[in-house]
Amino acid sequence: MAETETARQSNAAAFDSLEVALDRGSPIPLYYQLAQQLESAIEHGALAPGNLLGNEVDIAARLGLSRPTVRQAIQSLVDKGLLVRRRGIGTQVVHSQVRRSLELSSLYDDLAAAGQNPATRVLRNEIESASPEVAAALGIPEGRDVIVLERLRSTYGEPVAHLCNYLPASLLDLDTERLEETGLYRMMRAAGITLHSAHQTVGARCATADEGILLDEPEGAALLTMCRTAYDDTGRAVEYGTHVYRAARYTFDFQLLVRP
Amino acid sequence: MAETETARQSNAAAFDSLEVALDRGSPIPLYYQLAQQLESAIEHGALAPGNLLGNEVDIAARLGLSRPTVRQAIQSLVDKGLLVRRRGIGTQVVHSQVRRSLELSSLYDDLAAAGQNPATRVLRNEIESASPEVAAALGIPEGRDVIVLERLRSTYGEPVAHLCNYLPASLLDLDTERLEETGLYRMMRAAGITLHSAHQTVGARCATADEGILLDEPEGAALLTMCRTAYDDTGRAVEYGTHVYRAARYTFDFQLLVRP
DNA sequence: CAGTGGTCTAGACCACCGT
DNA sequence: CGGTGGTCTAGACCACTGC
Repeated sequence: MAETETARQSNAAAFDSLEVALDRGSPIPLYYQLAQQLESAIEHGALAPGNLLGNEVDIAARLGLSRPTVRQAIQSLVDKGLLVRRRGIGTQVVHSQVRRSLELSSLYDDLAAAGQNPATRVLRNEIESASPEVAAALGIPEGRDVIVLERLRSTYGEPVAHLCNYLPASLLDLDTERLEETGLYRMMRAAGITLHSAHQTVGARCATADEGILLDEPEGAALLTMCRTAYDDTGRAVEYGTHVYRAARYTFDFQLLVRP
Repeated sequence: MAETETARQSNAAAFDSLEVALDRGSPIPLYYQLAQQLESAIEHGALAPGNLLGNEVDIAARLGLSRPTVRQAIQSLVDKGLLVRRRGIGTQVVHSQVRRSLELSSLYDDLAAAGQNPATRVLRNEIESASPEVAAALGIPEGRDVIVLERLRSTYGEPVAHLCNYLPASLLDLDTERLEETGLYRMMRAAGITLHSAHQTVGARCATADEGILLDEPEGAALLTMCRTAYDDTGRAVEYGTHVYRAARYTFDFQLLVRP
């Protein structure tokens, strides 16, 4: 009995002793401030896996917030997979392993994944008429001008991937120099293009002779391929790309959350 | 001016003429009923891409709901990528292409993707001591009993993938016959295990001689590999698997949503 | 300026869980 | 049974957009 008491106390204390500082003058929404502080508490271990959070009504009262606001904060962490709610039980911090790279595989993966020492060489940056394949992927008329971008990405001086991308020429100007320093998506974002969604297909095949030379692999080596179309806020296709990765130096790594 | 009027009308009419039937007696939440009917209206084309939804206050009034309830319904569709909200503008249906297989790549992919005519042959279904690799992946002590499952999945009589899975032996019993008829995840779900998240790594490599025989590919052919650990509600690892796919017959296909 | 979504409040009742 | 999250209401003010 005493043990149960202690256990429960340690659970409750975990959150009770947590100091949450809300700034009502800040333009940052209250629910977001709370969510951020909870998240960092979980990351720093102040809230340990399995800990109960205490009921929402109490939290709201303690912080001087309404219950819906507290719920909104908690819900955002549930959506991220950090918390689990159970009816009649309470809200718990999810156990250990799950929360490493919890972000869903993002469009910036290429950059982040190679983020140790990435370098890009632009092999080609021209305007061309859209081929049938490209026109279909981008949903534009055949023959329309598109930017054709061909890049070789390396880390530590060793080639990792060959990237070939197509963008409607009307969208933006691509400066080759800046492209070698930053990623394509960063430049698109800077140009006011807000990405909304993308469709990807990942497969494998053997290297052709040319690819072998470019990527420093023997002909017939296994390569990882990725084909992607990215869409705008409004649903317009804004980018189509076919990427080829050296299997020995690259893998796709991602986290899946099961929708309840 | 008249044209503007017509355009606005056609946008507004799209939703206004939509019949939404809410059943307050149903155990299904009102926001969920509304979300479902909006979603099917979008799928059936009753709500066309780019259509404005009309403001939330009006919708709430027309349906006899409160605004937060309507917001909850709309928000769930925004999260799915079907709708886009813009401050000061309104809520729009996302343009065309984006909404085909909008569900995020799920754990049931193997089954669904091969869902045309899938067959499974169980090559092995035994209990074994966990190897260091398996123990580390599942977060259990080395030597603990685990179920080792080896399966060959085919479609139309042709092999597609070789699946090797490990599960803590304490979790459930796996009947070989049922495994040949249904998927592993379905059986786990039926046993009361609720999946929460998973971590996957996708790569490529060349086939070994043994794999070539099993999968009916020449030695050295490109294969797609996938390595996955799946976690419980509580964060316990409940499954670890290494899968090998014939590159010519399988690709990973998924949709990404960019978090705002 | 008027209209939109974004945020927030202070209540309420219900369904589910453990005891 | 009491406690929990799940849902719902009827307001309110603000920030941003377009005119």
